[in-house]
Amino acid sequence: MSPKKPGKLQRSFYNRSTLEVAPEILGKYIVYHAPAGTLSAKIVEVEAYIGRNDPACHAANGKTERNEVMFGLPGFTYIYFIYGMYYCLNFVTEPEGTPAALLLRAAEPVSGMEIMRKNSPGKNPLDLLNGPGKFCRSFGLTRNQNGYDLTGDVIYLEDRFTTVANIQRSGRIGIKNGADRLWRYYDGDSRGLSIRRKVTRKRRDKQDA
DNA sequence: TGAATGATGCGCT
DNA sequence: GCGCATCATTCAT
Repeated sequence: MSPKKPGKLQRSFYNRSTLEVAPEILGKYIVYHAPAGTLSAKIVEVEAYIGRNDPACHAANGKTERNEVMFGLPGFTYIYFIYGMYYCLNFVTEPEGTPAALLLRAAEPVSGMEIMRKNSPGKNPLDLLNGPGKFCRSFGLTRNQNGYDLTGDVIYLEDRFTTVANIQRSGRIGIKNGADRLWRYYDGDSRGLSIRRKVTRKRRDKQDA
């Protein structure tokens, strides 16, 4: 029963090892039926945060009111508030009782760009979703959408059989402990990633789009 | 082109 | 109080 029909990802997709889900979530589409209309985007960058042995994971020191959704069933949203002004969206993975999630760091806009621009004035299309804080701002996601069931009808992921040919890994961004783990996965061919340029060498690739 | 920093509020020791 | 899974702006080179 190979589910070769495009459609919403079911709980079984999320109910696996986080590092197994991470490369597969690239190229999937996130759909959000917001009050103002429907937004969608293609996922191009995620990071894994896994359990008690990961010092960078919010669940490393046990369950709290903030992180409790990570301890629950897979396939739910985990949205937290950071730096006094930004929200970050995660997808909960692994079986109930195992706290783990994938942080959505960047995506490419597909539809609903008018709404995104209203939420993030003055941004070019590729600058709307190229960062975890920017993604939530442009999508209009806040703590109000924390703990949503991704198998429901408001926020979900879709498989449209997009192939990601150039999957890359690196250390995670913006953390101190555990930065050596190569748990950031991204589409090396995307122009919508969260970090601009990292090459400290000379720019040889002068040509641009 | 890259490093440093200010904004701004919540969670946890 | 301090640190934080960020971002935009300012400053240095």
